[in-house]
Amino acid sequence: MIDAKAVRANPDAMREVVRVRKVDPEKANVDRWLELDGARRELQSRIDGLNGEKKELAKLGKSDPDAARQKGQELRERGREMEQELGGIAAEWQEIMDWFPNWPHPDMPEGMGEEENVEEKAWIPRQGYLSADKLGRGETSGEYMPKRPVHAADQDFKPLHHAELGIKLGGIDTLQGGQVSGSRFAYLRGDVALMQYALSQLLIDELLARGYEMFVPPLLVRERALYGTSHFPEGRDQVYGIKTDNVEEGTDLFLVGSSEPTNFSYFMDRTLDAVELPAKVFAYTACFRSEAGSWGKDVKGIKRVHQFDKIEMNAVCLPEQSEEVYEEFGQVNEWLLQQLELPYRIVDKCHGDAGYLASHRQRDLEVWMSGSGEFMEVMTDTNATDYQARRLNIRYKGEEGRGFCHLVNDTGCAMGRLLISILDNYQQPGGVVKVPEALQRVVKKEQLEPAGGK
RNA sequence: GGAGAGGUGCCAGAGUGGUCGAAUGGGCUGGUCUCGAAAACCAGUGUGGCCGUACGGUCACCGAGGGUUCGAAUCCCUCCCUCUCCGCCA
Repeated sequence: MIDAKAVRANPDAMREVVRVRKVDPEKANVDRWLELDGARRELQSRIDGLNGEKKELAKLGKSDPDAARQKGQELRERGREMEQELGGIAAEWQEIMDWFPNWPHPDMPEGMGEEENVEEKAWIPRQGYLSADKLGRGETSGEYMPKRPVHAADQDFKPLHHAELGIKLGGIDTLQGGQVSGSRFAYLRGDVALMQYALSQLLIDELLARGYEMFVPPLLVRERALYGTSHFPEGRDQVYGIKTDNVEEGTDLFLVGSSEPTNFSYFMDRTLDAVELPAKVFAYTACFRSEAGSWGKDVKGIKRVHQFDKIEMNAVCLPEQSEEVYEEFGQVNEWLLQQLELPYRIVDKCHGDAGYLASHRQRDLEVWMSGSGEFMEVMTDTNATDYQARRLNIRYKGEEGRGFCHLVNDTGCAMGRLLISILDNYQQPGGVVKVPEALQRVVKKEQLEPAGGK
């Protein structure tokens, strides 16, 4: 949610943001909102005046109740009518506000879609960063990325899709997952499952060393939490709702698609002491997504599934800290990918592709799948400034003043997709997969081999 | 799931129909006193909306939402949450 005063002061700016962020102008209807806003304020001040009269009358009533009675009844009736009218106006006013996107960062690239995202960096194991002239819009860096699996000693073989590798290794079973839970569910087994454990340990150790606090949050949340981070209303179709016939009535619960809503909601309706900020936390949780609207897309393997594990990094900070935290999260992302020696690029998302309404600035980290020759998004770093904090009512108070906190979120490690990245980039002839050095300590193997022999 | 007790300001805690945005105590801030500190004393100390350049004014808020009433923190209804005992359970 943005500050109503700011829209009132500059409606043209909001019209422009709605346009470039490609928000449905019927939903984020600035003109209608301005009408409602005027009506709302006018009506509110009339109600305030009437309440003042009622107050005076109430004082009179204690000495002479009879005299106050008739006038009072009349005022009450008028007040009720006005309040009812206000209720309707305020509801629509809020409904439109809910679709106003956050103000974009002045440097957010202009553009209507992913082909206009701007490449910030690209990194290749043993080579380092690509020079700036090899970066650009869209997928400019792609042609400079490795054409064969980067960690294969012998490159003369036909690389396999991660789904096939997973089957050969006996480590990914989507068939039985489908039998048990339906399509887009999978079992991870044995060393592949162990590799996920190794991934989580690698990052958790790093985050703890950096002073982040670990959370184990609730995964079933009320609507407020998802509304608060702006996953509702816009992403409502991505979320599993739980029928709660067996529990308290009136408590519809939703499975989180990320621990971002539940982590940030820990701070809702609180005023935090400025000296304690930034508060940087992380959680390793399951995430649930309906993937409505992407039927038929990425159906092979575990790239797009209904349930996956993820370490999420979240920070609650002061307004002047959010850009710095946004950079720091990006550094953690790069640290992990470099530890794993995976080729990747970072893209600065443009207006038309900057994710949900809360985004003020957003970057994706995409691993280069050297086996299959494509980029795959594995992490998203987002500075939501005070947009979510307003909805969740997270404030700070310090000597400098008070206000709404800024919230920054980033994928620490999306387990499934990192596993895919590893399988793809570390594959060898015959379906053998080398274990990244950084994971060998936990996996206790140098390579994984197809089940049933070498 | 059964039975009971509660939710008031930063904290503790009063308030069961009017004069209550709310006693009192603690905390915090400023002042007096002191070489300094403590103690003591004095004053101040919530959030949000609207109006105003400002001093300020005004309205709302005592878990949430409805209702009764001229008037609600106080009465009624629904919901949420917390606590105690019993049951069940990883």
